[in-house]
Formats: sequence, C-alpha cells, structure tokens
Amino acid sequence: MNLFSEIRALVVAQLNALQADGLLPEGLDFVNVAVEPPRDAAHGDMATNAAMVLAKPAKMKPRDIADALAAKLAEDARIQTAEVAGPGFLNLRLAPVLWQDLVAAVLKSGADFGRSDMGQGKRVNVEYVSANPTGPLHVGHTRGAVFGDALAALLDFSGYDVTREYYINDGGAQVDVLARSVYLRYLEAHGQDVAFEDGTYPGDYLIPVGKALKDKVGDAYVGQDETVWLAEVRAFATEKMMGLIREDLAQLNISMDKFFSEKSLYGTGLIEGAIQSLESKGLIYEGVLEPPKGKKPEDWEPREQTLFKSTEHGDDVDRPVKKSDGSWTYFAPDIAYHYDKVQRGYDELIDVFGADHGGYVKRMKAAVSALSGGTVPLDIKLTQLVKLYKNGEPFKMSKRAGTFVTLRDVVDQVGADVTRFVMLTRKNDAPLDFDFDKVLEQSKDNPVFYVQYAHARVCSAVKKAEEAGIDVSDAALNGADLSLLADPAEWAVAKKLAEWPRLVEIAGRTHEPHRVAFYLYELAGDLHSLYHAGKDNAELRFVQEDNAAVTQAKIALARAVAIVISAGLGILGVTPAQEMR
RNA sequence: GCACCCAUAGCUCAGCUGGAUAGAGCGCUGCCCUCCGAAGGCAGAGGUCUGAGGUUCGAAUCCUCAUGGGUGCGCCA
Repeated sequence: MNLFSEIRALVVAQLNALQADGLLPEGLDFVNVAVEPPRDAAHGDMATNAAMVLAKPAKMKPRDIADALAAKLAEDARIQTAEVAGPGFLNLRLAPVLWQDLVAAVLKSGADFGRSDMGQGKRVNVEYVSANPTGPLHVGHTRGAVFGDALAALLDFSGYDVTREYYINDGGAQVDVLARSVYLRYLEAHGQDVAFEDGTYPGDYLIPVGKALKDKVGDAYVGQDETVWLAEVRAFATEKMMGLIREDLAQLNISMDKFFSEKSLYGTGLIEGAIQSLESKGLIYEGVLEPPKGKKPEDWEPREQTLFKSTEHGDDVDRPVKKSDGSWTYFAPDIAYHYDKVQRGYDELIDVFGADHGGYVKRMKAAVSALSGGTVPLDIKLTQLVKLYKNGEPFKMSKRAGTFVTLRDVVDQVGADVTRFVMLTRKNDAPLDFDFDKVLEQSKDNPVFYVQYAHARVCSAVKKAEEAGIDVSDAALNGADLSLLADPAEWAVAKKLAEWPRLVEIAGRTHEPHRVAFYLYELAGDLHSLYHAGKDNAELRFVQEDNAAVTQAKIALARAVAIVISAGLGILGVTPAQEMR
C-alpha cells in the first residue's frame, strides 16, 4: 500500500472527470502530475503540482485548474481539505482515518510493507566486489561489497529478480604473481630463506597457503623451474584466495549467487565469440591509436593493434582488445564476460566498481550497448574512497596484510552491523570518513546507534506493556482500536511511515540504497521525539497502565515503526537491536 | 591536454531525478531533571546552494562557460 500512489490515482481520476465535464480540454498528458509530501508540514499532508504542470498545455490559468480540481477532490471522503496555495499548488490534508488505516496496514503486511512490484520481475544482474583473488579484501572492497549487497536487496524488495555475482579476475598476470609469491612461502615452509622482491605479495596471509601447498605436494616443486609448477600453483593459490574472500564476505553476511571465472573464458572460444559479435557489427578493426596527450608514456611507440570502435557507442577513443603481440588485453575478457551476461537474458546489468575504475565506465557501457544492440542497459556505480580514522587521526595499519587495512580489521573492531550501516551513510560517489570511535559512540550524531536505539526502545515499550498485564500480542494489536490515536504528534509518525513505500521506490529507481539509511535516521528521530513528548504530556506515553485499549493503539503505532525500521535495516543487511547495552 | 566525479550553514553531510520560506547532525546561544521516561529534551542564531550566463510559470537540481578539488588516460588487471 502506497498512500502517495493511491492519492495520485485519485487526482488523476478527478482530472479525467474534469475533462468529462468539459472543464479541462481533452488530450492532456498526466505523466508529470506528481503527489508529494510538502517540504513544510504546515502546507498539509500532500501536495500536487497538477495545476501548474497542466496550465500550459491546457492554456488555462493554474489557479483556475487548481480551484476546479480542489472542488472535485473535496468530494472524496479521504480528503479532508484541499487548498490552493502559492503559484497553484494544491495542498491536501487527509482524513485522520487514513493514518489509522496505514498503521493497521503496516502491522498486517509486516516486513513486506513497502515491497513493490516496480521491477515487474525483470531480471537484473548486480556484479560487485569482483576483487582480484590475490589476497584478503580491504576497506575499499568493503564499501563496494556493502553497497552492492544493499542495492541487490533493495532491488529484490522492489520486485526485481536479482542475481548477485562476483567476477573472479583469475586469468591475468596478477595471478602469476600470486603463484610465485605462494611458491616463495612454499620454499619457506621447507626451511629456506626467501626474499620478497618488488612485484611479489609479501603478506602474511600467504604463509598458511605455502604450508598447505607443502602438505599437498611435499617437496616435488622444490628447486624446480616455474614451467613445472606455475599452472598448478596458480590454480591452487587462486582457490585458496577465493576461500579467504568468501570467508571475508561471510563476515559481512554476504553470499553471492554466482562466481564467474575469467579463466573460464580462455580457450573456450567465448572471448573469440564476443569479439566476433562485435566484428559482425563492423566494430573491430586493425589500427594505431593516437598517443595520449599531455603526459606521454616514456616508451611510447605507435603500434598496430586490434581495436574496438567504442567511439560509435559514446566512448572518447577506440579501445584495444588485443596487444601488439596478438594476445588479449584485459578488456577482451571483460567484453566476453558482459556478452555472457547479456546472453544469459538479463534485462538490466549493474556493475559496482571502485572509483579508480572510473575511466573504464564509458568503454564498458559502449561494449554492452554494442553487444546487446542497445537493449540491455548497464548502470555502473562507482564507490568512492573510504578514509579511516582512529581517535581523530588517519588510520593506516593492518595486522594481517602489513600494508592495507583489511575488511576483517574493520569488522573485528566494530562488527558487521555497524560496518554495513556506516558504509551506507554516504552517497556511493562521495568519499566516506570512517572513524572507529565515532561509529561506536552512543549518541545522536551516530546514525547506527540512533536507529538501533529506536528499535530497541519499541521492544522495551512492548515489554513494559506486557509487564503491566496488557495484551500486546500481534493478534491484539491487529484488533486494536486505532481511532484512539488522536494526537497530531502520533499522526506525524504515521505520516512518516506512509513515506516508506515511496522512498523505497525512489531509492530503487535511482540505485541509491543510502536513501534508506537516511530515511531510517529520520524515522528513528520521529519515534524518539514522540517518546520524549511523553515526558511533558503523560497522555502520549506508549504505556498507559490503566487503559489497555489506548496502550494497544499506541503500541501498535510503535510496533509499526519497529517493523519499518526492521525492514529497512533488512535491506541494508543490518540486524535490528532488541536492546542497547 | 582529454574524460568522468565532486563543490550546499563554522564542520560533516542530506535534499524526492524542476516546485512553495533550501534541511539534519555536530559546534554555538538560551531555557528544561529535589518526583513519575535526561545514555538527553525544547527553542534560537547561522545560507547569494563556488562564480557568471542560459532554458521556464519556477533551478541547489537541467544546459554552457569559468574556478577549485578528486580519479583515470595503449602492450596493468
């Protein structure tokens, strides 16, 4: 139940009626007619811009349209008042019974309140994390992981059929480096002294992998040339690293539906097939690229390469798919991977990248546009850097990796719930400050605490009602007489709840899960306000020990808030707190 | 040099894909617990939305240019 769409439907119906009455010309387009919460609550519960949007095409004065529409709307029982204001806004005040109905609807739908069929079951693939399998996940990956996961949940809640996917970059040179690094640890496990030169991974996390390799093959690779062991060790190490990454993700309660291996594209004709598909569209040619302007690479020489004419699909320059020696560039398997996703029949694709891949967006979109003939939209969300702080100081150490802060360093210190919530308190394309102390602080300027506290507060109110001997079971609350919720302060909370389905829709449409976090913060604030109002006005307290019916109505409202908080936190992947400690 | 992202209160940030007097937290100022709901609450001050043009009934939001910051720019993925 979305009250805003309901009232918008009413507005449109009455506009049609005005046309039938000859008060509005025929043939008007109502798509731009919006029903929104007014910025200022004094203007009413909802406002519509219908008169202003239609004034021009109808060749009428906005106020004349607004007056006519107001008269029509006022006939409906749901509309208490309809007033024309400002340049032609129509401010609507809704009948109180609607707020009561809304609370009842929340209780009835439970966690599904706000779920919509906006996506109409369309298949959408959300690719995120996709970190190289060369070590544990670090903070940067963590933000992408949390963002992607919340976006996937949000789309699921909005009626899409979502696949959560991880692309394993196990085909390139970096896994050779990994294999050589593991080999060094393997030698070390045999008691040899080894040196980690530039271009190898010195992290401690490879020590157990080296030992495991020793356990598996004994000394078979000792003293052997890399031609003997490289392929084997690479496969072994990649598998171990993916195990590590899966465990890291599990720390954040993330589980992917699919892991797609880059390696599986090689030697199977898949890359060739994807390139061929582009070639058949005349988008592949042999050519020489212009050198980049400004700072030129030292060893620049013009070379002929196989190029993808990405400029025909919005890119700035054409991109190489083959190196001058004839082998594939990293871009080629990426094209093949996205071709595979297109062929798997997704209606929409979403990639979540780190901001350092920003230069990659246009060519990837160009590739998907070309491969799908423009039928499959690709949205690429970039997550900006996370700056870590501790005691107000920039924080850079890592216990495990020596060089970077890992996902586990963060989760170990503050927990999965806090990590997830905080990572979503910024827009994805804005840098994020993550202060280890602030995120654990119990105060209003810590959104995690504030939202969790609101939920816990409701739990505690329910408990208190039970202790007073009042039946606040689900059945009792469903049957509560909500007309006893008569105070505007209580309606205000219900109004905020009414915005939830609309908020979900907007967040889903814009692929912006952070909106959920901000909404929850506001809703929590409203709940806390109502609670505190009970200090001055005892009639507003949730628990009225001598009046079971009133208590049930108030607890019903509080429970409705908890349900929405819980649903919202569910989308963010955060567990609601039953009590604060 | 080019492309993309960003610029909103002293600080950190929202801002509904064009709506009314631009919001929140922190900080600041002022009130509020001898008692029943202060891990605080209420109220107030604080803004030319970086600048200049443009589009229109209407712009923080869209377009152009400028300024400042971030990211990236053939044989690394």
